[in-house]
Amino acid sequence: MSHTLGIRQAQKQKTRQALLDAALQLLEEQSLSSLGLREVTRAVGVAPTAFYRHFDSTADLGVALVDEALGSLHTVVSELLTATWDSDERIARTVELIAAHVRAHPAHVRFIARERHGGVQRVSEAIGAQLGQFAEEVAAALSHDPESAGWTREDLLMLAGLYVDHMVMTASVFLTTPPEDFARAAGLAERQLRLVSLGRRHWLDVS
Amino acid sequence: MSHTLGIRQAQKQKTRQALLDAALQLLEEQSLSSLGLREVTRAVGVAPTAFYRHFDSTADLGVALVDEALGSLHTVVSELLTATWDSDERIARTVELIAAHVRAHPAHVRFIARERHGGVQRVSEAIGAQLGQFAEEVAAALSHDPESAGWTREDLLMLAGLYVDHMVMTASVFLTTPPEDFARAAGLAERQLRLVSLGRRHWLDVS
DNA sequence: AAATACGGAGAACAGTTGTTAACTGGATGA
DNA sequence: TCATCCAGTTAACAACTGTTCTCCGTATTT
Repeated sequence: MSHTLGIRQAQKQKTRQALLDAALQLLEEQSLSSLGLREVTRAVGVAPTAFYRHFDSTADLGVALVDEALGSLHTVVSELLTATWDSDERIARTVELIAAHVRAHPAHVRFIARERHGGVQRVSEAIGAQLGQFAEEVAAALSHDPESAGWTREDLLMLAGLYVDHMVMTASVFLTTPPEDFARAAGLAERQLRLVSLGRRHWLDVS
Repeated sequence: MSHTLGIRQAQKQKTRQALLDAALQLLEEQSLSSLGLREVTRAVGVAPTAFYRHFDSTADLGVALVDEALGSLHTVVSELLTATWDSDERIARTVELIAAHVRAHPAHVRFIARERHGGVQRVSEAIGAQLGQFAEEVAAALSHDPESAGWTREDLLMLAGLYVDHMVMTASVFLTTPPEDFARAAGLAERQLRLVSLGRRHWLDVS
């Protein structure tokens, strides 16, 4: 359906991606609200005015980065949802997947963690919306699990939110953990997940 | 022990506090890494150079803000630790205390949530260190609870970390929740805490 | 082959930034 | 009372910012 796009549009997308990449790198040591458009174009080696051919503002670029970063995360979440929940091996595998994702895309993870509560409204809203959607997908997957029998939709969403928040939290912990402590951090995350799973298993117990 | 400090030091502390207050207000709509020193002095109505009499840089000011913000939070945590954990009324009271704190100091809460993973290293490190200390205090309090019999120190810290992270998370949720949805948000946080408490209660069960 | 569309360059603008140096005037301590 | 201290001021600096307008060269379309 998509014929090979002309050399013109190709070049455009190429510089656009270069701008996104440069911005992502610059954002490793600062927040989006202090990122200047000239700073980005300088890093790419392009005139400042060229920026406007692709984005209205750095906030606009930020929203594009959200899509890019959470798009790749979406892949990870989908993988996790294809399998049954709650066994210990499953938990270990989940944490391992998160760690692998952080290793593969550290800048993306840092960007999401940083701008989730950051100073640019449109961007933090975009992140919140996408994470909320993740939670809904997780809740939907959870509802197909036999262990979720008797759960209200509200409670399923509550649990899903806990899982999503824990995922982001764990990813950001991995970011600031030196490699020699990776195992310790992974073990911690696994035990936390195990505790939540225990709570889930006894959620409907009569007190 | 502290004699009434001279009118000179008094004035100094007064402007220093004015700088902190102005900065905190400006930070409601941006991140610390984009906060300019002139911006702050302008808001206070003082010459830009006066800034240097109090702080080396805006990063320095940020660290001072961390102490101020987490100092007031320390009060809240202490209150929570004076009582036994885990009963449903206790959970409700905990969430209510968090909500009250957010109502009383919204700017402080926003600052902590925003800069916890923010672009100024010294500040995010300071926040991380203080939250880690909170977790240790919580773990110490938990260890005095009969329900913690048989728990390793490592597992207690794991649980305490979960509680602290959930507290920060809940506070930041309250920040972005319109007043009419306060009850819903509170109910959600309570159910999450209840699930964690259930997991805690069954942590040592034989599987 | 000619006309158009368009990504990018260049120059200029008014306004901002952090930092320096030398200065002022009132509180402080002998 | 007089010399000292020091929080805050004034002025100036080079460097930087976002944005506008005008222009260029080439891929695209007719």
